[in-house]
Amino acid sequence: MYSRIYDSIKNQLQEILKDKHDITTELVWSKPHSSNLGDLSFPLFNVAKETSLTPQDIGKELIENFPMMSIIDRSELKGGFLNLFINQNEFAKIILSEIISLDKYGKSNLKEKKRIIVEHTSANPISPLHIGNIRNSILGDVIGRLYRFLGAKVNFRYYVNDLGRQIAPVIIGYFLLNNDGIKPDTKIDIWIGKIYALMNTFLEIYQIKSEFESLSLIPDIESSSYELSEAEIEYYQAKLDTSSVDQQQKERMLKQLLKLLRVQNSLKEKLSELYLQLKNLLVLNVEDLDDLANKYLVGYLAGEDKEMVDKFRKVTQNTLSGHTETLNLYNIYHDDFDWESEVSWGGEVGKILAQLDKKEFLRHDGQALLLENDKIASQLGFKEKYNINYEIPDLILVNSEGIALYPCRDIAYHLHKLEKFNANYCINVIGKDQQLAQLSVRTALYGLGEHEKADKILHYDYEIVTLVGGRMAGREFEYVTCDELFIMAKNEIETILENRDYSTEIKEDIAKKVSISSIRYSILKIDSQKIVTFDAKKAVDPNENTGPFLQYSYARALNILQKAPKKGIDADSIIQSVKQINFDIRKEIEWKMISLMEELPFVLKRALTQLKPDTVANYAFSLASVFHKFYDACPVLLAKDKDSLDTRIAIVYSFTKCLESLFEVMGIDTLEKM
RNA sequence: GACCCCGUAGCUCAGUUGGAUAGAGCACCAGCCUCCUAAGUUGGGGGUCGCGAGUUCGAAUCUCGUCGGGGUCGCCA
Repeated sequence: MYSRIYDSIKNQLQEILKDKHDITTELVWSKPHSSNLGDLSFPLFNVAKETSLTPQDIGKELIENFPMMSIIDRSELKGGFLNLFINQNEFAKIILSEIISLDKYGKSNLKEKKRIIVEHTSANPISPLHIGNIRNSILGDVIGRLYRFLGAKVNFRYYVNDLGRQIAPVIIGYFLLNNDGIKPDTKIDIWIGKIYALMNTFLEIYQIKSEFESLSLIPDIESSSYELSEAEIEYYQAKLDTSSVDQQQKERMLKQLLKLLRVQNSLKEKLSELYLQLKNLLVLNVEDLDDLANKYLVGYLAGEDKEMVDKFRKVTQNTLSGHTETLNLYNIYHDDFDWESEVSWGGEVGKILAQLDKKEFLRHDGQALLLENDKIASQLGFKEKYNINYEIPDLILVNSEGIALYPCRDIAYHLHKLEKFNANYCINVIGKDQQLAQLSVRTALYGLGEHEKADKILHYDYEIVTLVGGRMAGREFEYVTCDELFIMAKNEIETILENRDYSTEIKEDIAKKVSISSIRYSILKIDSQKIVTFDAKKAVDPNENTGPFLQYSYARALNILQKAPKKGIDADSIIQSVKQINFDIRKEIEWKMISLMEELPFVLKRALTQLKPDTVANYAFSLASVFHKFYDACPVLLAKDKDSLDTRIAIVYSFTKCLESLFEVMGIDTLEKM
């Protein structure tokens, strides 16, 4: 609960206590549950304890001494609490005048803007965005929007992870199809996502078969290297049983076989035509997919083979164009894209490793290099600073083949990321499972002597989104894409719109905006630390979602203001001269509206300092909910007299201003009608 | 074994520096459009806040322990 007015009352009371008793205990106030306990309430127990007086005595003293302000009607002592009853009309005048006079209520316009980088989405650039990715995007987007609304200059960055091992097979598959004249039959990123799922499965099948081959287990069954049959599985299973392979490996291989069979069959069913085309092309053109994929990746990593670079870029750029299209549909925009490959080509990684090694922060194990997190953190004050009192595990930076892994490039990237935008802070929206990797980026920067930079980096972590059946797996084509989700939501909304008397264009606009708000809100409202189990039916049901509820409250409010002239009411001039209004609050729900609207700026500030965008969503819901109740209980245009009419018009208009601010932060579109 | 997160109504979740009688939505039951858009609203039932201690005038909230679920912890990104 937040209130500037209540805070100032608190401060006055605090002054009295300081004068009389030299008290250090901080007074706190809260809004009582029931209106007959007043509008704000101070528990006096702690103060009583420090003065060794009773709460009653302290209360009496406070009542006797504080200057009666016009904002307070009366006071009451009850059960150790000092309860104050507010002059609600006075309060309304102050707050509503303020809301109405401001361009955007709750917005900060600082002259010297903080510069903030928000890195978000950074999805696998070989498959379309799915519901798991969009949680990242929406959280990142809203955090950035919050910063911007509260006066920061925000730079949205997308880090393109284009050096993953899983990418090379996709490139191979993409160009096999392309050269064979097979064209994409869907949106490009979805097309590439299909190739990814197929190629990855073909590769894994190839690999497990090679593994059996190396054990001299070769079934006498006609088959390709890229396909598994039931008969082969039976053969492998039987042979494994009698082989000398150790138990653990047996189990692993068997498990992998069964998984691959399941995935293969499911892909065969889902992507039947493409499955066959790609498999046949592989059989014809590629003898050893594993080897070829490695050659591709090595070629791209070096960055010198122009043709190879073009191939990788073509595919990943295509995917990204699909991502961008989807993100824009969801009201999400990036300013810059950073390529992991460019970090690699920059040659920074080698220097960083050398430097860390020189300072003896790397542990060698054969060719492998491990970052000694705990050593760095203990020696350089990192643990004290971040209050870590356990042993931080090492992180592997270079594998035993001497290949630098992802975290190396992440360290190099962060070394320059802040400079690229001259940022005060950098927020990385990255899943919770990356906790150690993200922590290691900062310890590594400490190890390099870049304390200041490390301290500017914040890992904003969030929990995964799971499907009802299990995790989402891009490799298995097991996901609901954001595009699909949007269509599903839109269809639901369109059935509601059927009996509305709007033009097709307007219906289309409403359906789009409501769908997006519905999805955005449903993700936003959940605490980032909670695992979301995604249920498509619920996600798409307008009755379950609050996005439409918010937009509807806005449309209703606007409708009142628009209808006013027809009833001979000049709403505009009432609003213009809000300071002249003789406020007359008659119902508790009117007071609730006003008291809740006062909290908005504080809700936003707190959401930012705590990085909890869900609190904005939940506040918006409370406000809209109170408005709907107000709407039913308090007819505005039929108000019985001028004072009541003016009061209610001011409330309705202020409410629209509140929602406009909240919508801007949440990335939800306003609608004039629904 | 170490560390991080979660556990509140049948389901999904709020619950703010510890405050008075723990709240919504969905689902279920019963109402409200001659009145600003019923994507709304009114009422009802439904709770051992995982469990156990501790601190406190006061604990869903803080501390410790414990149970259950998820995640991370040397060769994925």
